[in-house]
Amino acid sequence: MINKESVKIVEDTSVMDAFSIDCVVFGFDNGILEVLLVQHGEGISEGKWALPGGWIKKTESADNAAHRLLGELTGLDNIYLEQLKAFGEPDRFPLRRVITIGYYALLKREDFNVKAGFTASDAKWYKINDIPNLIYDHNEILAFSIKQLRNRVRQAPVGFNLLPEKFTLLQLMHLYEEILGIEMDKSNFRRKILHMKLLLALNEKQQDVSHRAAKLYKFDSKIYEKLTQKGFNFEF
Amino acid sequence: MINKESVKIVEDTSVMDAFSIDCVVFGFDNGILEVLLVQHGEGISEGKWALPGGWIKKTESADNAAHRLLGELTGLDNIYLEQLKAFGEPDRFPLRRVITIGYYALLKREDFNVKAGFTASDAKWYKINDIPNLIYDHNEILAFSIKQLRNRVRQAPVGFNLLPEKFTLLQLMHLYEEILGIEMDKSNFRRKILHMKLLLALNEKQQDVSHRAAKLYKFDSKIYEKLTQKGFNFEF
DNA sequence: TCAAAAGTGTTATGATTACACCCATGA
DNA sequence: TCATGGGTGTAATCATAACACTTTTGA
Repeated sequence: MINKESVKIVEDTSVMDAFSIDCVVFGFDNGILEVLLVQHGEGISEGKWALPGGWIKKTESADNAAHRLLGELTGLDNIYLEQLKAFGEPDRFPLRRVITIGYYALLKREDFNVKAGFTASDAKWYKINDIPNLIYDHNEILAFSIKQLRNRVRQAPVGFNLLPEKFTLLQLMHLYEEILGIEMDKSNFRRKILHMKLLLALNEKQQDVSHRAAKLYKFDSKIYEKLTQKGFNFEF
Repeated sequence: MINKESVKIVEDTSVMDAFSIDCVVFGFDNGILEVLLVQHGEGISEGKWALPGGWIKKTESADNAAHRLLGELTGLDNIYLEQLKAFGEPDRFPLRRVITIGYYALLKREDFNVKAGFTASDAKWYKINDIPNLIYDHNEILAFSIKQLRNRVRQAPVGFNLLPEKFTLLQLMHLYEEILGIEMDKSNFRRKILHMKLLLALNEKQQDVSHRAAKLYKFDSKIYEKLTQKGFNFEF
């Protein structure tokens, strides 16, 4: 009883509806860690807030799908992205069985402000401690992503993806404080981070600040490569 | 052109063929870290070695599917299991698009030897450094699982799942040495692990060893709970 | 001259490393 | 008695935490 038509339907359905991507996009602005949420415009969850996401195309990998979807949302194409895991509760999606692959992304707010804005008209940044009720299991995915970010940030210098190219040591410290939810000692942080020799000191200072201008640093990925080879960690 | 029949096919196909589970099962025997592989008995990859796995049923979560599949293979129902991530390259599976969710499991070899054996007739333990070519992307999944295990073992006491209930400090140290691929100092390991107060010293000693019998310890999960609350780590 | 952040220095404490050494036991 | 692993002790070094303090700069 299977004709060509039904076989075609089989393929489309299994590809288009069965796997989805959901993405937790982190940004860091004014010392605050935020997440980019979108408002659902159609269907049963109209008006509710959700993680940005979409369907995986038949010919693309999950990673590529996540990059594509984020590109469509933000206009950026070199976003730092890592898979969290698959979320596969049978009833997580009300209409049918959909397994979603969660990702988290780290982006520089300055880049986002330049590139997006008009494309992402239904998107809004929410403070990490001020997240509304999200559709489906998106609150769970978000909670998992924060746990994961806290872990990763202490093992590898992924946090740099949230900062501008050039940053001060105090900005970096505030980033760690905000992500990990702890307070740090300026002097000790300085000694520790400089001792790692992961930062490139620039011959530049902050401009237009109403206090003593701080030296600017830059994250040197070549130095990082060398350090990851022989293993290191970022405990604070 | 869609009749009932084709809709039914749609559902079955999307559920039964689209998501799979693959599991890296670790065991620790005689100081050697091993992985349980199975031989494919049918289809195009007959005779080749593979990670144990299978399909997710429509009504079960991914985690449950992994537990069920491992139960069928080993006869054990309380195996320590963690999801690795989803593997979603479009061409990873030759016949059609299948996204697999990778898991890793840690089990006590003594339990396995008692319970399995006859059910797992096509299964074989392979040393970590002696893995054959596996089907599809299973070598990649395996490599990822080892990376993940090395990470996890330094953050949480998951390694205990590979040891017998009662173990000596040296056995525990050898487990870490084998997983992390490093050499450790007996005396320093002792001080460090005992200082964590994670182990319960038993009033028992090894039996039937041809050297001075060592004190046996046991991992106390109640103490672990307390420690995870306030955060700790296992760096060596 | 004051606030605000940049940046330096100091000291006590504890962890880590690299050892040397003695102990108990079965073969 | 010897090999094998069990178990203790120690001294040098290094990292960390908690401070106090000085510097620079715009408002």
